[in-house]
Amino acid sequence: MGRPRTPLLDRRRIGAAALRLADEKGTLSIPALAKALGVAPSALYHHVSGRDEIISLMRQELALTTGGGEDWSQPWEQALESWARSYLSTFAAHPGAVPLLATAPLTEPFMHAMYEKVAELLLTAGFAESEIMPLITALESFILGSALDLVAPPVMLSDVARETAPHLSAVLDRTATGQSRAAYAFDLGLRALLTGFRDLLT
Amino acid sequence: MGRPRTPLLDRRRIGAAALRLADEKGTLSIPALAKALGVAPSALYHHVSGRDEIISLMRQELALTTGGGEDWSQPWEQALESWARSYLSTFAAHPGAVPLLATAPLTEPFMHAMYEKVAELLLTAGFAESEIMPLITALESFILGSALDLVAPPVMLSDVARETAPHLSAVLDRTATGQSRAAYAFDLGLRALLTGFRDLLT
DNA sequence: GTGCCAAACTGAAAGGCATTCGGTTTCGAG
DNA sequence: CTCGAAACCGAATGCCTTTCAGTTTGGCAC
Repeated sequence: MGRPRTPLLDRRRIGAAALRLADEKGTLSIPALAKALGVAPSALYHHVSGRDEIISLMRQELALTTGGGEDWSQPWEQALESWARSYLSTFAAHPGAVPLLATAPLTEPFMHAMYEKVAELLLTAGFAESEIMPLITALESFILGSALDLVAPPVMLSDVARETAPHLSAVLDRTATGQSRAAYAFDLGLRALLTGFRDLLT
Repeated sequence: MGRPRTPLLDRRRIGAAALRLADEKGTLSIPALAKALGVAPSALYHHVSGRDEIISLMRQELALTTGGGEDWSQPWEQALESWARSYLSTFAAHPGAVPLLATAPLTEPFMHAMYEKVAELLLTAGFAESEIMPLITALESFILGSALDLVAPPVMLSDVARETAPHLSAVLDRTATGQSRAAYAFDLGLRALLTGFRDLLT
């Protein structure tokens, strides 16, 4: 008992373990996290102020482990598209954690570098300064909503509803199920958004 | 004590009170909900199976109190746009409840009537059957993400970050603050999405 | 009208969670 | 070497969700 000879915890380890845990179990609790780290629950409070800060650390971990492989020298449409795709992939790689991460979105300082890159990209592309943040926000909202959709249970139509909703039935019969359903919706929406953005330049 | 002469609770009242409570306080707890209904916490379990079902009732209440005022005879672009706007308004009218409602999206049976209308609209407009659900899903993801953005704290740039992110700084200075910021982003994104959808028809 | 089961609520209690606090050992600066 | 601060543990607090036994009442069968 007492202080260990070498520290068992630091913020980085806490964030990584929390992300792993939430990803696997779908929820995050301090006792479970402490057990995963081989530590008493109260020990965590020497490194973070509370549960919310742990969730923030999860976002930082996400940004650290998956960010940065972008090629910003491409034409703006391709750069923006691949940014959006890798952004979604980051969420998709941690399905159980998405509900946790999505409800208190990404206003943290370490997002600044990413925003800076995108802002520069869109400025160079010729968009008006006043509409660049709205563009980024709109795209980010779409990505976040798609991430939630990705981890949501599929739409199921009961047999009785089938009779009162003929058009919906027909349409659902032509719709892919499982993971590709959400992925195709993201594809279609992303292309549509980019088409709409391009229109703003003319 | 004992059974009251006239029932104090039913599912409708529970959903309405839960929505009002979550909207005002930003969180939902069974004791608080029971107190608002003038009842002991355990009484709720005679009408619902647990907390999750209460949240489902909140969604039903939302659909009941705000749905249905759409004019589906307009041209498809206007009909779709006004559907999307009223969908977002529904969330915006209950900001405190959005995080609760958004994380387990709207796969419930009572959404079928709405989907049916939109599916019919897009079929008539000439979209391929196989891309109609993806279109609806993409639009819905954008709406849901925008609703979350609407209730999120605004992006704040610290003074130190200002020096390392010149483009972002410039862009943020030209961006509205407060509620209009999210609303304008939604406007821009919605128009862009519709432009992209229109492109699919040609 | 009477009997009786099911429905609607209360109160208490179990079990879990986030957080705080006092105690113990160890590190490291001076 | 001293001593304050750091890193952990264990216990305790107060909240939450959910369950269960107990009490009264409504309504249906007869």
